[in-house]
Amino acid sequence: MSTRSQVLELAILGRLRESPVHGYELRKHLNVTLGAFRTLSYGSLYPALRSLTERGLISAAEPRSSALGGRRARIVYHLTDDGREYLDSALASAEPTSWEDDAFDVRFTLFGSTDARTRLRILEGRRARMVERREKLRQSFRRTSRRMDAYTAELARHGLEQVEREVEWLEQVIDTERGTRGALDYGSLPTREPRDPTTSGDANGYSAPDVTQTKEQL
Amino acid sequence: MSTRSQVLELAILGRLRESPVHGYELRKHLNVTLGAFRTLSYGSLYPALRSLTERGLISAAEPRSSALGGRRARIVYHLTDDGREYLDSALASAEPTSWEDDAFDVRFTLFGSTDARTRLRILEGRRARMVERREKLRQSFRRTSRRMDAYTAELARHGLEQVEREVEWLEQVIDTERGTRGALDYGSLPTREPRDPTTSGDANGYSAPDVTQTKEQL
DNA sequence: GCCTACATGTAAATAGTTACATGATTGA
DNA sequence: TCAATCATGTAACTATTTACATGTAGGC
Repeated sequence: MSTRSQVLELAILGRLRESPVHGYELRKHLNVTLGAFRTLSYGSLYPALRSLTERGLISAAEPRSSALGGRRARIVYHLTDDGREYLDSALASAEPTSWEDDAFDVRFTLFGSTDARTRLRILEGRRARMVERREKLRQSFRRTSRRMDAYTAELARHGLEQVEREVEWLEQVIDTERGTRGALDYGSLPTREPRDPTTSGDANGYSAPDVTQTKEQL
Repeated sequence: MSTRSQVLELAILGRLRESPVHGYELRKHLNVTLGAFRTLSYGSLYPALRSLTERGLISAAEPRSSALGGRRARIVYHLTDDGREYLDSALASAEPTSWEDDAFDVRFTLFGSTDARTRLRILEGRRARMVERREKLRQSFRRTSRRMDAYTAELARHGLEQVEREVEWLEQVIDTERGTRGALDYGSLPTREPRDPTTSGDANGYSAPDVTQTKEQL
């Protein structure tokens, strides 16, 4: 059982691996990267930070107020050695909880700090899960579609389609992982409708960024 | 705020409009049609049924046990007049809560009992919501994509694509709605007898699918 | 002068799940 | 006979959100 708060903890530790941050900014970051729309409330974030601090995985640094002017003192959190150790072992695991709905996104986001074999195992686990879901949907759709009214059927069809696309996406990512064996280039992933390259130019064509160096440490 | 339980209530009443059912089967039905994967637990369902009963919107009929053999007595719930009235007014509304994530699916499922104008307003509200989300994602993607590592960016790109497809789907449904003005034809899908387009406003013209009958065969 | 964004936290309320209690029937 | 499915329910627990409390700084 990957409780939501465990996933949140992982996300926090993962972000803290990059650099220390304070709560307010952490929240903004998490709202952008994960969830996309799931809004992380302070009522979840701050208790999580406290819990992690109590367990010695992170540590709070009250900064010398000055320098930035008179803003309310920000409490900057950073990973402790224990925290880094804990995070590394968490990132090396590839159990079913890693490809559960919520957890998967977080794990994927942290693939930059995950070794290639673990990445592949998680991706394959996720794919198996999605295929399973797809089959279940297909079956229940075939069995019941003529007893459904048109709207219910259309919604089911659309839901099925979304899952099918999820599987296709995973397949492409897995292929890329297998092909490149570490050097990541997602610019080569086919986009559904080739977008106008003049807009935001490099949006699709980044060559492997700093990920490689982080990964090399493993 | 469409609380989850309010959405659940709507789904229950909507299903009961078709025909009376008992709790166990209601759960199965809701697990198939909505959610697709969100598992509705008894701990949610039965309290909801009790609450609806207490408010007089549904009523529980303890069936004469006989006839079916010795199974544990099933409690069959059916809509009361008050319940039908309440449901009808709920189905006639098209407020923002109708196109919130969870609520939308339920409302869409019940489009068969919703008049054409309300359907369109809900669909357009939903589309606006999705477009808004898409724009937010695009912006935050463009702003931050070069500061992200490849995996985070790829996940964001994929998320954006899913939302784009959602918008496209809505657009198609809206077109179909506009074109047919009541008679629904979602293409190759097995549909019941096409509705008479002249009776606008009340579109629930299908004969009730019989769920209880199959049980009797056992 | 007011609103928004920055910034941290807590208490109370609410929502939701899991585990349990109970028990019959069917099929392997 | 053992597991699975049918069938209803509750109590305890866990999780999550909302509202509140507090205060600064900068732009309009």
